Amino acid sequence: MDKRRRITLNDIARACGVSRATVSLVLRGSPLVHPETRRLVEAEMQRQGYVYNRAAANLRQRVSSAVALVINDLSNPFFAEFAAGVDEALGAKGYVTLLGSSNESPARQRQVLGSLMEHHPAGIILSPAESSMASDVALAIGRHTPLLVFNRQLTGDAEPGFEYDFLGLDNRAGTRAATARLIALGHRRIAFYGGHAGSSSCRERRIGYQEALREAGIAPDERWLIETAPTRLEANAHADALLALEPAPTAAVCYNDAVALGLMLGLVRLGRRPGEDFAVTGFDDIPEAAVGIPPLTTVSAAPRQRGRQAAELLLQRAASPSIPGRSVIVPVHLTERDSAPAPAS
Amino acid sequence: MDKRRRITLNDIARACGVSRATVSLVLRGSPLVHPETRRLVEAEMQRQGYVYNRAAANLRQRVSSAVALVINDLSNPFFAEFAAGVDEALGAKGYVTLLGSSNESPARQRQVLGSLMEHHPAGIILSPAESSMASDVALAIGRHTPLLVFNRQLTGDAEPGFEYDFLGLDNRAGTRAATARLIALGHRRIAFYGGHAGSSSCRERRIGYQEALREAGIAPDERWLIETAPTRLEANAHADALLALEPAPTAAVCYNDAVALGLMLGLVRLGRRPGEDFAVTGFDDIPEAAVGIPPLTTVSAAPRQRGRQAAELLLQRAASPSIPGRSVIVPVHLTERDSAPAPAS
DNA sequence: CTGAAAGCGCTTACAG
DNA sequence: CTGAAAGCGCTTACAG
Repeated sequence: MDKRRRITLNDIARACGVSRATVSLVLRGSPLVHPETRRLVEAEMQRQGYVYNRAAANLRQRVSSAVALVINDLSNPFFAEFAAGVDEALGAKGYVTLLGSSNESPARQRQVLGSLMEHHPAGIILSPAESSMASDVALAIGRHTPLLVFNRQLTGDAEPGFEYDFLGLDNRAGTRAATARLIALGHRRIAFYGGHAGSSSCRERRIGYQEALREAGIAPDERWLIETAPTRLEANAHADALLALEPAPTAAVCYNDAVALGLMLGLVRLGRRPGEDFAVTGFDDIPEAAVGIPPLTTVSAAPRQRGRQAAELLLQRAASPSIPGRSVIVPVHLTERDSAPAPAS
Repeated sequence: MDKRRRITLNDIARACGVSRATVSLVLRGSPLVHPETRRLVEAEMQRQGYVYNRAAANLRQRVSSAVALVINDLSNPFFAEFAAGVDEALGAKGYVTLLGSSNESPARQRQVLGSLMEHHPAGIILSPAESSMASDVALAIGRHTPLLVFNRQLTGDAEPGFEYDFLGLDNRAGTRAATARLIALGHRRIAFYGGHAGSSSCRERRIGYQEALREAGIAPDERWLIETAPTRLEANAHADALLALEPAPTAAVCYNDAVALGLMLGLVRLGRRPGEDFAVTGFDDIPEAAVGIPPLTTVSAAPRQRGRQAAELLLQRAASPSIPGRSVIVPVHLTERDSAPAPAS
């Protein structure tokens, strides 16, 4: 750190010939202090380049002005947008964001949570790594820090008394709408491509897909469920598994946009033309979905707005910790673009 | 906040019948304390669920364990990856990341910096909003907090005494290599597409491009310089300006990958086939460059590694503030994929 | 409207 | 090896 002593309240008080308490009142805009005194003090702070030490104030007041945000995968634009939304809303409310990224590793996530807890945040927003255990999270953050979990449910049960809010997307309705639309276009053999069946969001999205099939009188075929890690790279690599089916599907409902974009590239690599002779839908509506080639038909989840919403929910809970754990499921809607045409005659 | 009193060092000390000082020594693994006492204290901390209050410790020690990271555009994967790299490296060194995002607004940036300064970070990593003034930044953070600026130079001069480190890419060499490659493939009419001429990175990239043209005996045409905001959306919208030129260029060196991906979509919209009858190159090598359609020939900058590097540089300076402002320019290299073929005969 | 004193949860010399 | 006291930079009653 820098050697020079920092300017403190004391310096200002001494220079102005008033007490620390008076300067403190000026700082927080109290009406108690005489306008003339206020002007004097403010000028002196300006002159000396005083900068408030919020950590010291928070210590005394026993409050926190920080919220921890732990993200599983910042390189996925869906989560990057979410993070931007969280930070925006927290900043507007005077909170600062403590960032942590787990890179989808539950071990790293535990470590990151532990380190963030030492800063006694007012709350935690967690977009969990795949297959994070509720009991691990409970252990890391204890039962007194408000927690909001985003997007994926924690697996397993924590001890009773560990409560948290949940903000998720209506996964089932989303894939159901996408699948129904494909059926309406004339598709009959529709795969569900990508994601890990273990994750709550993947499970829910598969259910919506199967519901739409059954509703149309189509028997879901087990082999139409193809697992891949939820990344572009993995989705690209497994495209051949989809085309190897006999008879091959004519359409794929994908776990998310990253998977859909990867699959489309894989299809091109294998000589197919997604958007012309094969239909693909995504989930999330990340910014590049609209400007892909072809533009992606997908389920829109507005990640930046979700981030703002997550921040609101968390701060509400921090303000009244007595409310029991809530679960907010956000409606989503299908955005049609060009990647999902009718089946090639 | 929660009503219940937090467990403190005092509680542990009292429960164990030792002094606070002893518990403090246990906490920091001092060899001075008797092994038996240590075991006792540790067991008690476990039992009561004690969590260290790093803010209080930092206050007493007059140090900071936080570094502020201010990002201009988290929805650009280049910067999201950079942020992930910074957080990773800082976490490994025991620092926590204070996140702020400016959304490319200098006003918002000033506000965010001011709020982060109140947390007295050990240093600041700033990826500046477009056309941020050095004097504004100097005003917001003062002259005693180590600063590392990433990617873009600050415009204008600050008062003397305001020093900072700079980490940037070798922009000139990057676009020069891309342009030279296009020329080698047989292109003669090559545009420079996208970016704002006011930004230092755009200026440098244009220079590299013009150098390569001149070296090949091609006179750069003013009209080949087309400005757009550095986003997918804007790049897409202005594609017609490129094709309207007479005679039309056969290739475009783009300001960055976001612009290149947007331009390619715009070209498709206008009936062209990038990668077949038009050559496009990017800059950054964001993850989706490799899996675009066609895969993008681009200049690789390895943003996540740059993030780790930025964290290292900043912590070095924080450790020895006496070193004068350094400027580290990272070499980049051309990654050839399919988006830049030879000109259509 | 302003000041003197105590305290937030830690660490740091200084004794012993 | 352990304890008593002072202090980091603030805020909070309590007097006046």
